[in-house]
Amino acid sequence: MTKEVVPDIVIARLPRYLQCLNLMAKEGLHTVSSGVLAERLGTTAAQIRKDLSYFGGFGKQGSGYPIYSLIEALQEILNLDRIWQVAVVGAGDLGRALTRYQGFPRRGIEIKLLFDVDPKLVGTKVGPITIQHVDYLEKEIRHHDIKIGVLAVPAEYAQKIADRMVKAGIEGILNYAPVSLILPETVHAQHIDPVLQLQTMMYYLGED
Amino acid sequence: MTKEVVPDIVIARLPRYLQCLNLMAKEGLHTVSSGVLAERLGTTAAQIRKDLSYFGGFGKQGSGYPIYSLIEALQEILNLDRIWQVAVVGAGDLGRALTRYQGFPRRGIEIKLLFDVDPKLVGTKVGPITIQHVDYLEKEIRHHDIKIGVLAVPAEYAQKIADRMVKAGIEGILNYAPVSLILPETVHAQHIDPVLQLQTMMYYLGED
DNA sequence: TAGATTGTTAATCGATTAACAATC
DNA sequence: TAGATTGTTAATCGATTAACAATC
Repeated sequence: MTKEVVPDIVIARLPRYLQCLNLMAKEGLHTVSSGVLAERLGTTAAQIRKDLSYFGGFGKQGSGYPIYSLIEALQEILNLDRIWQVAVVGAGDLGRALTRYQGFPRRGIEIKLLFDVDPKLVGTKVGPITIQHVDYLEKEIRHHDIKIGVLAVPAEYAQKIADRMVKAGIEGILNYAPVSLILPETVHAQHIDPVLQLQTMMYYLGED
Repeated sequence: MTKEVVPDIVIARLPRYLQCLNLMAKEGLHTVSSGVLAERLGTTAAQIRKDLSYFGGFGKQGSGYPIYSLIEALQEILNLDRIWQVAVVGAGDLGRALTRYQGFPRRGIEIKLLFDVDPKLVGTKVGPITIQHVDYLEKEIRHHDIKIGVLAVPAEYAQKIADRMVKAGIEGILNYAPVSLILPETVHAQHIDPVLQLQTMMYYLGED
């Protein structure tokens, strides 16, 4: 029983499919074909059918995919059928904006811990969360058994904090700091850097 | 004279090379081999050499790449040898955090305009920028000849604002709203959605 | 039934990797 | 010179697309 491996790039597309399907459900649709879904997502019907087929046959010939049950299937595949708790390190503008971001609780993500080094910030609240000193990072992450960390610290501290997160049991890191982290292969990392994305665009906007 | 097309994915990697090279320059290094650079970036030497070779031969056999001149070359390739002005729409937590973000001016990105619909916000300042009413979006973008827009509005308004940006002459959009935008092929878009990135991770973290 | 659309296979396309002659 | 490392070509690998039988 050799389980076929699903390419990373396929996994990365599933949340987008899910997002679009949720929107369509909200619009009152019940069924969608791969062609219509593809158009809304700016991709191709063949790709959507191929991607979904890694996990099973969710559609019906002639009519397409039932939106509700496909949403449920994708949520289960992505392990979204539960609440994930997250620890944020860095309570500057960005860390605070993330902690307040409504899109997280709405989609099953709960920011449970928020850390900073600045004694002026420690003890103050961001929404319902009290900022704790970063010295307690390991203890608190272990105590709450948190698996996902968000790095919102300056570049020069990012690697150190990431190392500490990993030692504390973190298995996934969302990195907002403008540096490439060196991490064990067992840890899953995602990098968000608006500057890198803008610089990519600037290449194409050059002909002015 | 058929100019070879450089794959998008190569372009997307160049800013990361540049970021790493800048860090190395700061550390006092003068020269770096593709192998060392690859290790720092978590990629392979062959890929770095191949990527750079699309644009010319920047290295020297035996010693590697001179860091300074490679930085300069990459900056020129990516059109970073000038200041890019940007308009941000949406002055909520996120829009304000982006407007204050130090990483932008440091790397040649100047947030010039900031818009919102909320009359309580219009007229107030975020750093040196005064929030303007979104009604003036077209007029101001045209007046300053701005080519890059950042979307930091709720999902339901994102497509409409994007359409207005495009009509006003915007050619690149950095989209923080959790929706897939439908845009003309001439417009370059980048999507930042932390929820989608976290959901991708959750697939791999599932075995708990 | 006839039309539509899936799931899947095979063909194509493109990107990554390996290997090595050239050369600093 | 000998060792190191580039730039490039060819081989490999993987992902996308096209096509179509199956079937709702």
